Amino acid sequence: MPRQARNPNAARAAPAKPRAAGARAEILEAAARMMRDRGYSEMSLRDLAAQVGMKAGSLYYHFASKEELAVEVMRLGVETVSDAVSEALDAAADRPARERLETALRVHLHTLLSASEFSSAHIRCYPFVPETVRGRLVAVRRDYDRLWTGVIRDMLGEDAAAEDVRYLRLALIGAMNGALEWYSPGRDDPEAFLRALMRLLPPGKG
Amino acid sequence: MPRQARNPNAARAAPAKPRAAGARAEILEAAARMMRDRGYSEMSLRDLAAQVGMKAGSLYYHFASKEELAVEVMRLGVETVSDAVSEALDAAADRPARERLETALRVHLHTLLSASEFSSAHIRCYPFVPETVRGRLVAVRRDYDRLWTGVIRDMLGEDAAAEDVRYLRLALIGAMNGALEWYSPGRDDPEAFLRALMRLLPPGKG
DNA sequence: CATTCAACCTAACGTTCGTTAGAAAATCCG
DNA sequence: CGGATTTTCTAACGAACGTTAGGTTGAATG
Repeated sequence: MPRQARNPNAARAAPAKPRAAGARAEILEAAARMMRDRGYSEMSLRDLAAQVGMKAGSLYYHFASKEELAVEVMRLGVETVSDAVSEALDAAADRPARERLETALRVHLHTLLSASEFSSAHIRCYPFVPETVRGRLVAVRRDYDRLWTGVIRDMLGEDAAAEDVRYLRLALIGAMNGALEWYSPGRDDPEAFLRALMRLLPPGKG
Repeated sequence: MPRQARNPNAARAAPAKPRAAGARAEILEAAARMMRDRGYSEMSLRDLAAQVGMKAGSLYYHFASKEELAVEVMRLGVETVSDAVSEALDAAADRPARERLETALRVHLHTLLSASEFSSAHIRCYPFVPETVRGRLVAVRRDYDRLWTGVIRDMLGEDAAAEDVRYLRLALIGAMNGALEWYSPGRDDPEAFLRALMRLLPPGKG
């Protein structure tokens, strides 16, 4: 069997590490899909290497260890959804708080269900990944949480109890992330789920 | 090193399988804790056996395989929370629908967070357990879903769209199960989380 | 006391895993 | 083209895994 074709349209402007970036990105993508579908410890480096046309040992030219690879995948997952939500919130900066929250929910859900296998891999694998991996993700995760705390506090009003803001955030994020376990592209409509979710929320103060 | 002491106060009334039931229950409990804390594939049968004072091979006297053991643990998990919620709903059969839903939420949450390591193991491990294991749990899981569908339909009214009932159920269950990932016994108060959740729900029709 | 049988142990089998060292191939540069 | 550098492969290491076959123990039974 011949080797798998390399992705021909990759960034060529990097003089420092010329060609490794393409293979590295390809490995990360395959790893994200595998982590999302099978889980972290069920992802074999031999299988992963085969999916990108390599042998297991060759992965170690691009990553120091399996844990390092997982950290990179999951960090990309948080940053992807965080950037998407942040950008959408900036674009809706002058809208009412309730509408901004709906936007955040929509972007978060769409990123998890359709846009980014990194984000879904992060959500599904985080609970059972080695603690050394989780430890290196607390910072990005905290930043993302702060994003939500802001939107929700805006909607509940400045005098809302911190406990209420926190529990509403956890309830909403939990409801969204849970969709990863039941969502079926043919059967389900994310927009309908979002409407059902929005119907629960109070009118808002902004 | 001497063997670990057996649990002396176990049911003695079973003449068919005299003494294996005690050890079997002990194995199931330790397995549930291990699955909840580390995950299915991170649960080593050697470690599990050591926790109940056995060697790995001895487990095969009580269970045919690791998958069979996991099925038993998770099935107990569904049945535990299902029985608890069902019983609570029966006891509140004459209460308004919204109050009955609150009761169901409270019992479900308490079972996951405090009462049953089988239930929490089921929720945390189900996504990444082998498909042969998941297949043997669909029946009990469907029964439990029907319980929730009933309560939520009662609250939304008989003419509520099935899609709305379904998505509200999935949102609520997702929010509750997500608590397994953030709940910290000292920091968090399940009742406060429940109040924040109930504040979202409509007044109800019953 | 002899026998039976439940319950556990010992010891290993074959497989797969993450990881590594060094050789080989591919690519780039002058 | 030739040498240097980047990238991949080969081959193996040691460890851990689920599982199994057959032996050992101790208590109950007739």
